[in-house]
Amino acid sequence: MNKKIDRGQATRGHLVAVATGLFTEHGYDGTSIEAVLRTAEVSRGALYHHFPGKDALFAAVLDTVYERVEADGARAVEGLTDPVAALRAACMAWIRSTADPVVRQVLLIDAPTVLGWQRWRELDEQRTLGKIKAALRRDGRIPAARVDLFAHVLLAGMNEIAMLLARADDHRSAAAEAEAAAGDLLDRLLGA
Amino acid sequence: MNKKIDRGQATRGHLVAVATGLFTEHGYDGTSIEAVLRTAEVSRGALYHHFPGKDALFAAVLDTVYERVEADGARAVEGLTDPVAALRAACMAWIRSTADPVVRQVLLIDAPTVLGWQRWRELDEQRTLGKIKAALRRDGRIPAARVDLFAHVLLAGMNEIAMLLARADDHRSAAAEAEAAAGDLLDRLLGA
DNA sequence: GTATCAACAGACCGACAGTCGGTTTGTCAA
DNA sequence: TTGACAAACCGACTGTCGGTCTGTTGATAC
Repeated sequence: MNKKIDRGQATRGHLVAVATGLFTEHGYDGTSIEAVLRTAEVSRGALYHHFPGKDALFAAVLDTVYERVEADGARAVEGLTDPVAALRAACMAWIRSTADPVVRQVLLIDAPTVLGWQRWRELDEQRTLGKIKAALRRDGRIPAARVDLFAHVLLAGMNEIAMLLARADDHRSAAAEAEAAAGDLLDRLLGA
Repeated sequence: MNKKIDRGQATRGHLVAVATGLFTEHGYDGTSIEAVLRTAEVSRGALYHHFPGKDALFAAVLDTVYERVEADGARAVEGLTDPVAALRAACMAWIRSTADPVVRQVLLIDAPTVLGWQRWRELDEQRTLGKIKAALRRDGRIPAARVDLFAHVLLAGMNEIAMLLARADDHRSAAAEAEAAAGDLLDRLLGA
């Protein structure tokens, strides 16, 4: 049971890779299953053997994208002990990671739609929101009862900055401005 | 040319009303044109005579919803001269208006998807973002160069709070908490 | 009366996501 | 070696949906 499993995993991985490209270029709605099948040179049956539906394929793509972003974030935070310093570094890493068009299209634009706001935030809860809340709690400058709400607002604010940055004509200068603004925002929220 | 025009306007209005109900209950994707036609007892030809497509029908629905929300906001701001006081009042009105399921589904959930983030923010720009920016500029506590970005973040933050509130089990207490948090957020952003 | 045109009617079309009965192929026990 | 088994794969087919197209109707203008 090795050649079989390997082949299956290879097909699955190939589909995810191809779908990542198409989803990024044309968006979720603009990418037909047909197009994925043609590009990947895989049959309909094979795709539906590995994924129960189009949204499941998207979820698999999302997973790989999320993991990359998370890894970038983890690297940025490495060695930082102060919760606010870590939070700040993570925010900057997040803003920087939106330079990647995959992150913009898949993570920022399509994910909330395809998954629905609720599931989207649940995913964020597991991945990043939880860490933000922990940092805010450790820091203590936000009243405990308000940590949850402020964490959401902070996340939403960072996403908004990221979206604005993603639309900017001059990415370099916009990125600098975005990072400065994000820092300012954090300072103000935490009452520095 | 009066009976004819009246009849047309009546059909159009009826379609918007029916579509508003269905979009609210089942969302944009979950509402088929078929369903709208059946419920409204209007023919396909009639609908496509008044609207070039499904998204145009949605845009018409969105317009009426937006106008209601805007009217609520205008009423809340009435008589207030201090820009920050007006901003605060408008935020509270906005949070309160999400008690309406139409606002939640059509305005918060579906609109960004159907219109796309860009057009969605352009609409917001005309309707509310412009006013937020004006208020922040008049107040002056946010550096002029950063007003645009902060206005976006403020709007996104309020939307996030609204979404959280919309999902809450106990709406009454959650609303009180949400308004307190929104006030706190404003204070911190403006460095009060 | 008749020409005109907005309003409406509904058969029809192509695209698409998803299904289903079958076929191939690697694995493993006897 | 072989035969049972199951994972992997195949592709014709289906139902639904948004949108189009060729009319028909009835109020209005002349």
